[in-house]
Amino acid sequence: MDNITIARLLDETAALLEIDAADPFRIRSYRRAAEAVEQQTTQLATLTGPDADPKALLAIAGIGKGMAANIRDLVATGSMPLRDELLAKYKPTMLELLRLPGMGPKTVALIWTALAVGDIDALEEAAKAGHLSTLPRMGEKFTLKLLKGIEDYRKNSGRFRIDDAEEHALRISALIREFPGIDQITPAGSLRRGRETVGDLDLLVTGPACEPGVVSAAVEHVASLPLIDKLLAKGQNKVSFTLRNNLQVDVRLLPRASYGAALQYFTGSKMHNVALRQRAIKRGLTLSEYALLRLEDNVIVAAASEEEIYRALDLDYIAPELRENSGELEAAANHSLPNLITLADIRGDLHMHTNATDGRDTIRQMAEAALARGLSYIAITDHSKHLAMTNGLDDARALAHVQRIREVDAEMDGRIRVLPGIEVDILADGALDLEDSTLSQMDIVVASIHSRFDQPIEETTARVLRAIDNPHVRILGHPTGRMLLKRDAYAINMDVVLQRAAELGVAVEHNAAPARADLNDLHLRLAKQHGCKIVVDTDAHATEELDRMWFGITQLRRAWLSAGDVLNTLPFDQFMAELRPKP
DNA sequence: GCCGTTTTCGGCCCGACTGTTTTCAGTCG
Repeated sequence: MDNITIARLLDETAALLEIDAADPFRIRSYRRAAEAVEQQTTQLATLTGPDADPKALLAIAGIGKGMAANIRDLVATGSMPLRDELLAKYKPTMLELLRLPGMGPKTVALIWTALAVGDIDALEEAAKAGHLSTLPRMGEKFTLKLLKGIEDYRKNSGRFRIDDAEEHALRISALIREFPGIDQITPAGSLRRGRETVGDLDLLVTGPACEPGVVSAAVEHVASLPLIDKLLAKGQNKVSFTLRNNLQVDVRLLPRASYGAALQYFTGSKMHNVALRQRAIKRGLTLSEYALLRLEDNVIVAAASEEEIYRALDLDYIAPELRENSGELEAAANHSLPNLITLADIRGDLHMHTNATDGRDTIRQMAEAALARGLSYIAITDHSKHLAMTNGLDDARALAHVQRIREVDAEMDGRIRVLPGIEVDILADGALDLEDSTLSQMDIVVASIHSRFDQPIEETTARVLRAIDNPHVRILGHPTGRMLLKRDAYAINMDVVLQRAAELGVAVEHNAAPARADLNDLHLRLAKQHGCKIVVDTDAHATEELDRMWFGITQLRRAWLSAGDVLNTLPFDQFMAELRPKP
C-alpha cells in the first residue's frame, strides 16, 4: 500500500468520525496524520515490517502510538478496526455527500438517521419529494440550494489548473478595480501558495473604499459583476460567487490596517494557520484575519504586513509556497529555511520546439525570445520520428536540423547559446527511435515517453531504465508521464528511476508546463534526496510559452529547493560540465 | 489522537455567513 492510499484511508476515517460526531480533536489528528503521511518521501509500508525500526513512524510529526498502529494495520490488512467499525455503521457513499454545498457532517448524519438517505441519488430523490422539509433547519430555500448543488457537482467536481485560475483572477481583478478607492487586489489561497490546481479563487481587496463604514458600496459593486453566474453569499465584507465554468470565487474587502493579517490568513494553508495560531497562544497572543493581538489587553502587536506578523511570533518570513505545515514553522524558528530558488536564478531552458515539428515559431524567434527573457543558453529539442502526429524528425531531417541550429547559434553572436538537441521517443522496448550516430551530433538529448498510462508499473519502469542506459541520453524528459488532472502519478516506480538517473548522471526534467508538471513536489524532494541533477524547462511550442517558467519555479519552491539544487541555474560552461559527459 | 520551556494530563484556532432561528447551530474557509 502506498502513502497516497494510506493518507486517503486516514482522511476517510476522519470524515466518518465527523459524521459519527466524535471528538473534534481526535478527528483533527486523523486529518493531520493523513497530511503528514502524504508528504513523506519514503514509503511507509517499508517502515512497518517486523524488522523495521518501530521508532521510524513515531518520528513523523502528527503520528503517535495509536496512529502508528493504525498505519501498520492498514499496510498489513488493507483496513483498520476503527474504519471497519464506522463502515459497518455508515455507507461509504456518505463521504461524497460531504462535498455538496451546505452538507456538513451533522446534516449527513441527520438525513441518514431520519430518512436512511446515504448517497447522492437518494438525497436528490428525497429533496424533490419534499422529505427534507420535515427536518429541522431545512426549509424550501435549503432544498433548492441543495438540488442546484447536486446538479453542479455532477457537472463539474474538478479542480482548476493554476494557470487557468490565474487568468480568471486577472480578469476579475480588472473588473473590481473599476470601482473608485480600490488600491490592491491580491490572489490568496492555494493560487498564492502555488498549488498545481486550485479548488476556488480567493481575492483579497483593500483600499480606501474597503474601510469600515464605506465598504458596503464596494461590496455591492463586486456582487453585481457581470461575469457572476451564481451569487453564493454576500456579507459585510465578503462576496462569494461562481463563474459559468463553476469556478468559485471568494472576494474579501478589508481595511488597509489589517492587510497583512488578512493576507496571511487567506493564504493558508489551513493547517499552517492552525499551527501558527497555536504558536501565538503559547506566546499570550491571538491571531485572526484582522490582527495579531495581545490576549491580556487586546493591544495590536502586528497587522499591516505578513513580515511583522511572522516576526512577532519569533519566526523568519515564510514564503507562501512553504505554508503547508510540513516543518516550515520549525525551520523558520531556528533560521534554517532554505534560500528558495527564484525565476531570476534560471539561466537556460533545455526543452523547446520549433516549426520544424509541432511548434509555431522558428529557431531564431525562439532564441530571440529567450534572450529577451534574460536567458543565456537554450536547447532546441524538436520531436523525433516516432511521434508521427507532430511531424517528427527522422535521422536525415534531424541531422539537417542540427545544421540550422548551429547556424542560428553563430548568428546570435554569443549573446545567447543555442544548442542542437532532440526530444527522442522511448519505444515500447526501451530503445530510442533514432540512430546513435544521429544522437551523437546533439548536445542535448531528452528522452521522453509519450504514452504509458495503460501499462503495468514494472514494464514502464523497465522501459525507462533501459532508455536512460543509452549513453547519449542527457535528460530524462516527462519522467512520470503524468498529465495533470488526469493524473496517475504512480504509473511508474519513480524511486527506482530517480535513483538510477542519479547513478548515471542523467538529469531529470521538471517540466514547467502546467498541463504536464511531471514531477510533483514529492518527486522533486525525492530527486534531491537521491542526488539527481534537476533541470526545469518550459517545453515551449511558441515564444510566449517561455513565460511559463514561473510555474515550474513555483513548484520547485514548494519542494523547498534552492538555486543550488537546479542545474540550469549554472552559467553555460559549468552547466555543460555538470551534464552527463558525451560518449 | 497528539503533544510537552504550562511534559504524562489537559489542553487543542478564529471569525463570517446562512437559514430559520426569536438566540443559534451548522457550515465554510
